[in-house]
Amino acid sequence: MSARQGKQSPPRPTDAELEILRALWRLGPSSVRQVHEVLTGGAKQTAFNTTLKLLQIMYDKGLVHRDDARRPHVYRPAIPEERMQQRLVGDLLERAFGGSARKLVAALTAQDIPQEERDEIRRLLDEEAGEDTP
Amino acid sequence: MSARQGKQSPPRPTDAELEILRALWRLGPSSVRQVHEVLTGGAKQTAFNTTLKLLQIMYDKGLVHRDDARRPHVYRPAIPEERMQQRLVGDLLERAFGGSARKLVAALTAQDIPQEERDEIRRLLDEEAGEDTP
DNA sequence: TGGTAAGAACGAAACTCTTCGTTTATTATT
DNA sequence: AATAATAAACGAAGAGTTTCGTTCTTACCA
Repeated sequence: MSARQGKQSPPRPTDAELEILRALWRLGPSSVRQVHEVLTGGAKQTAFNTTLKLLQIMYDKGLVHRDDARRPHVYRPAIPEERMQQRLVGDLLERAFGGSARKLVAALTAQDIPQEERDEIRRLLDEEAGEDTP
Repeated sequence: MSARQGKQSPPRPTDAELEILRALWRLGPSSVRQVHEVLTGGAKQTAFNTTLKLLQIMYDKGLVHRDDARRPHVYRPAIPEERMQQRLVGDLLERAFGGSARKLVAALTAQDIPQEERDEIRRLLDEEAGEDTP
């Protein structure tokens, strides 16, 4: 039997778990095999059982939901991608930047980001600012 | 004897390690005791030996440097705060956002950030954009 | 319906992380 | 110099992560 997963706030996913979540967000509800195929499509080279075990652990943690009525069990993310991304950013914001969003953006702009995307981001922030002051 | 630490690129610090690094960036070169005092000043309640062990491991990993000529050994961060922050953001950018800085900013603006800081960030980006096109 | 193939569960190995007790070494004090 | 105090090293326990081989279950089909 598996441990409980009654948490309404699943924990931060590990690196391997996040990779699986990303596959699930992209694919939608999927079997272990489908997820595994996608993962091994990249550089990863792991056994089917590894993906299965990870998903079982993630289920225990509440990171994914599972439909075990269907025969190849169908897994799906417990929370949408955007919400998890917000959680991860908020987490890093506290852990590494002491809550300073300004410093985080400074660290972000130091990355190699195409000019077009930089413009998009500026536009995005300007629009958001405009909404607040009608 | 300790393991090698000949890496010119230390690995991503764990949560506990990052907390220690933050103390070191703030304090500058410090003894284990100084770091420990700062850590236990907060909610953390750990033994001196725990901090010592962490720092020894971080030394092995190349996350900190050490002056063991001085008697209470003096530790200091191996790389400056800003550079580590850039690394961590770049890492999250890839792992959670597939490299999309736009989505990362979207996730960031969903956080609870004071209006004043939002303005600062917008200004910061606008200035940066101005520099690129003189 | 009995055999086979696919999937799920189990268990464990190897590793990392965090913790701290115990032991050894070094410095300071009488 | 002897003793006390402080620091460093050692080692190990307990939890968590990632890996996969082995076994059990279920569905399919000839």
